[in-house]
Amino acid sequence: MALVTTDIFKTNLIKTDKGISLFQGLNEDTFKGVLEHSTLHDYDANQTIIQQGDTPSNLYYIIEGGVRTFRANEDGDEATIRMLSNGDTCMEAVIFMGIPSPINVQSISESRILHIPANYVKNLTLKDTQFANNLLKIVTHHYKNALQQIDAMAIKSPVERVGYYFLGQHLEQGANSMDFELPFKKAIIASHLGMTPETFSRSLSQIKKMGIEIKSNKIRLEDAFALCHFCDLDIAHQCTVENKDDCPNCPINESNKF
Amino acid sequence: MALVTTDIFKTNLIKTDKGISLFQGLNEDTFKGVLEHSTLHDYDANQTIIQQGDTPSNLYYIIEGGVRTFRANEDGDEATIRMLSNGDTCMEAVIFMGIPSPINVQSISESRILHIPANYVKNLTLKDTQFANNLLKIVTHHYKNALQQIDAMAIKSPVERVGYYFLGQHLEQGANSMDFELPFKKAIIASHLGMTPETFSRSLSQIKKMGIEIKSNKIRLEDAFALCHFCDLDIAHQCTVENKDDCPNCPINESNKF
DNA sequence: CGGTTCCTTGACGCATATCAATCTGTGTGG
DNA sequence: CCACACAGATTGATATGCGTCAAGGAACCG
Repeated sequence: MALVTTDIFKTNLIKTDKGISLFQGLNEDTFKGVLEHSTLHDYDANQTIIQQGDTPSNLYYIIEGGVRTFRANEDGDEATIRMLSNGDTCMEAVIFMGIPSPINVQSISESRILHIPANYVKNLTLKDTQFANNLLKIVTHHYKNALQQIDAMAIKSPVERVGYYFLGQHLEQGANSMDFELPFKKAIIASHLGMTPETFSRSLSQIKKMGIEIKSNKIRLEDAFALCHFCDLDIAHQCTVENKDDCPNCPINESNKF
Repeated sequence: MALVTTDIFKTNLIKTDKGISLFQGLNEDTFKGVLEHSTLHDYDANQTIIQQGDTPSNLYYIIEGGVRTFRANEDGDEATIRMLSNGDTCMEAVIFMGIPSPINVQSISESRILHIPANYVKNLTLKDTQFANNLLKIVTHHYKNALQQIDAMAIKSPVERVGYYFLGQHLEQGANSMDFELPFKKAIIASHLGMTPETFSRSLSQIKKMGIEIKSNKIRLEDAFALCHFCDLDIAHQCTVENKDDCPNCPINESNKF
């Protein structure tokens, strides 16, 4: 546990949960109030932070490190829901469910995490509409991702799921670069995509044949539209590739309709 | 389209979205304001209300009828996300995503639906913390269901998914009755559970061997704990069976640990 | 009745999980 | 600097569970 100051956020506040910040638009005093009631904790890799069934007593803000949320059954099978890194938050939704945590939270690398007490968050939500609206945006964002995960597992093949994930990473890491990296271990990504590491690996071999170079966790596209075959309306909307109109597969490009 | 009065809600306000109401705790004037800005619409069965890619312009409140939300791909494959009936709402989350709708909404029977303009909802959320908190509760509730759906498809067998769904329905329709009904057509439930109607049907044959009678859409349990084998921590928490402590499988019953 | 929609049952093939072996990279200690 | 250990990733062989396709039955409604 360590002293919490606003300094910690000097860098992190810029990139928070893919553009959506818990603290966005809050006045200075409110923000300081949050920090004063929070505590900082360090975790080793592979530590359990929250177990299914635990009472959710904090909202977690990842200052630095890697964390995943997942569900497990008695047999030890696991379904990875989210993988988080710097600036992401978790348990924001669970706090408002009013039930024991339906998910596990586990560090996947050394991590420094801010614990914000759940009660403080709930009270603030009742007093501060800006904060309530920030939470609403974050939760709906997670919900959207959950919907995509559901439809991926229900109606997409493993190769399509991997391609879709790649496309998302590609856009997130800079749509105009031909290179991006896998930010997590392959086995964890595989679990997130609802397949075994073996199937993930075999899907990679397929993808390689489609103009995509894969060396360890480094991916290089041989041409700008190599992944566009995996695009859908959701992701097309967030696509920021410069010459988007030339895309042969873009679902929002009129010329590709029907 | 028809005149909207508070009369419509005299009955419905009691049962709204499984205990969580959009209008809960709102003062009379706010509630009336919502209704004054809303319009009432009637739909036949199998009409499209919203398509993937549409701009979400309303929040929908099901006065009467049945509706489903689902995602589809170009090939016509579908993943059913939610099935709604009287008192349920949809698009509450999508409105706050700030993107084209990631889901389709379709009536599955004749329905009367209240359209509440998205802009009005968004403005109200910024002015009224009670309303914002109601929305937050509803969205987190949907998110929880989405998480369960993900883990069901990732780590449960078809039979387990059906059993889990049955258990949920059993509790929802009165935990102390031995009888309950399937509130939707089997093909739709199958899609919601990520399987084909054929597999759903074969799963039913399995379930019948486990002390559960199935006649058309009527289910009868031969003993009170027949479905407990499918229980988990999530659902155990909402279990209201009288002699719960006697349950041989209850995961929150200490004697069953390990 | 006859027609339609929904559900069930059967036969079959394929895709993905499983199990097992090998390979690759990385860090550690001699 | 090499040898070794270990984790992660890949590859291969096999089996099986679910989807697919096709036919038959059941319930509902005119």
